[in-house]
Amino acid sequence: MSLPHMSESTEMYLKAMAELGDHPVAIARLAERLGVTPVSANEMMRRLGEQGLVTHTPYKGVTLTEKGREAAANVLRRQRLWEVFLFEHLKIEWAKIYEFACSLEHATAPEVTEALAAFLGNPKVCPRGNPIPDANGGFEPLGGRSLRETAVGKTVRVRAVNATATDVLKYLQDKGILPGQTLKVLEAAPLDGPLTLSVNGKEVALGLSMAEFVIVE
Amino acid sequence: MSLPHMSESTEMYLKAMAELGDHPVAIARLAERLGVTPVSANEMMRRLGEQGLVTHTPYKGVTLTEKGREAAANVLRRQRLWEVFLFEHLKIEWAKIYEFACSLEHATAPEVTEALAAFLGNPKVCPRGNPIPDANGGFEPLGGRSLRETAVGKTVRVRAVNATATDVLKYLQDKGILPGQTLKVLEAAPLDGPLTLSVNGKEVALGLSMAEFVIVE
DNA sequence: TGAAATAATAAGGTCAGCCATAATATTTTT
DNA sequence: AAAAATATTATGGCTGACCTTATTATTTCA
Repeated sequence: MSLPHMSESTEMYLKAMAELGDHPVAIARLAERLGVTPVSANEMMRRLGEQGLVTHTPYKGVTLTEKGREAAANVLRRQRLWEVFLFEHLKIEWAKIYEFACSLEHATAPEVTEALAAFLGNPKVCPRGNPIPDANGGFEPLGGRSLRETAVGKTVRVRAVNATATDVLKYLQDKGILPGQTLKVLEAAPLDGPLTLSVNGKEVALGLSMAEFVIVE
Repeated sequence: MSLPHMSESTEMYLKAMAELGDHPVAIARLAERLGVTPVSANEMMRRLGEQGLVTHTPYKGVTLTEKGREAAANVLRRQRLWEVFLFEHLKIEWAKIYEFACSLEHATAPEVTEALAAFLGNPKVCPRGNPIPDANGGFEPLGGRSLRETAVGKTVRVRAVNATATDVLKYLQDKGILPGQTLKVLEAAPLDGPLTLSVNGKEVALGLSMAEFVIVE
C-alpha cells in the first residue's frame, strides 16, 4: 500500500506476458490475448518500458525485466490463489474461475493476499494446474510440453491448462480435458488441422490453438 | 454479467448515499465522504440522474430512486459479505476490513456474491454491525440511534459502526468502541465539543462527527 | 432585509487507456 | 530481389472521472 499502484491494465499486460511463457513475446500475440489492437498494445509496451517493467526489441518482441517478472509473479499469485478459493470453497464452475479470479486479483492488497494464502493452506497449484508463485515471486516454471507437439499415438496426462478465455475453458471442461485427465492423441489432421483425441473413451476434436494451451506430461 | 456494468465510481456514490441513511443527502456531504470536490460530485449526480439512479432537487439534495436503492443494496450486500469473509476467515484486523472489502466489492460478479453468501452461511450482519441486504435488495434498516444524540449519563450498547474511513475505524478499534460493547456517556462538552465516554473502565474522548457514526441501543 | 454562506452551473483542462487511419520500417515468402 | 506480410510510429480522437476557477442562484442567519 505505498507503491504507485499498478493499474489494472498494467497488471493484465504483465500477466499475459507471464502466461505466454518464455519470452520474447510478439506484441501482436499480446494484443490478441488481451483483445486490443496491436497499436494499443504497442503504446502500452512503450509505457511499461518507461516504467522499467519490460524491454522491447523492435520487430523481435517484448521481454519482462526482472522487476516486471516479479510484478507479474505477484499478479499470478493473487490470481491463482483466488482461483483456488473460488473453486474449492465457493464451488464455482471450473471454466469460470479464471475470469472471476481475474477481477478479484486486481482488487487485492498484499495483506489480503497473504491472509488468503494462509487460509487456503498455501497451495502450490491452481485448479488449472498452474503453479502459484510464492510470496517473494519465486516460481518453478511449469514443466511438460504442449499437447500441440505431442506425437500421434501417444497417451499423456494433462498437467495444466493455460487458457484464459472462458469459452475456451468451457469447451475443455465439456470435453473433459482437465488437469489429471489421461488422453490419447489419435490423429493430427494435415495443414495444421485439428487433433483428434480420445478422452474418457470419447473422441474429441481440438484445434491447434487450443491444444497449445494444454500442457501434458 | 449482462447489464451495462456499473462503474466503480458509480458504485461508490450509491454506496455512500445508502450508508448516509435516510435521504435526501446534501451533495456536499457526499463529496466530503468520497473525497472529491463538490463540483465533481455535482457532475456525477447529473450523470446518475440521467441513468435514473438518483433524483436531484437543487438546493435540497439527492435521493436514491427505487432503481438506485436496489443497486445500492446490491453493492452493500457484496461489501458486507466480503467484510464477513475478511474478518471471520482471513482474520484481517477489524479496522481494515472495510477498505479491503470495498476493493473486492467492485470486482464481484453476482454469481460469486451468491456463492460467497452461501459459503458464509448467509450472514445477516457485517462485523461493523450493519445489516446485509438479501439477494433481492431487501433491507431491514438499522434501528437504534446515533451516539451523538445520546443523553449524558446513559449507558448504551454499540449496535453498529457506520464509519468507513480506516483511520476512524482504527481509532474506534483502539478505544474499544466495537459492536456489542457497552459504554456510558459521561459528559458532553459545550459548543459541540467532544463526548467523554466510559468504555471498559477507561475514559475515552470522542468527537461528535465520529459519534455520529456509532449506532447504539 | 441585506450579508454571508452554501449550492449549482459553466468553461476549460488533465490523464489513462483505448480507438482508427495512415505512413514507414522490417522481415518473410515467393 | 521484389512482393507480401507484419511491426512500428505518428497523428488525432474519444470517454469517464476527476480537477480549477469563475459566475450565478438560493438559502440561511444576523
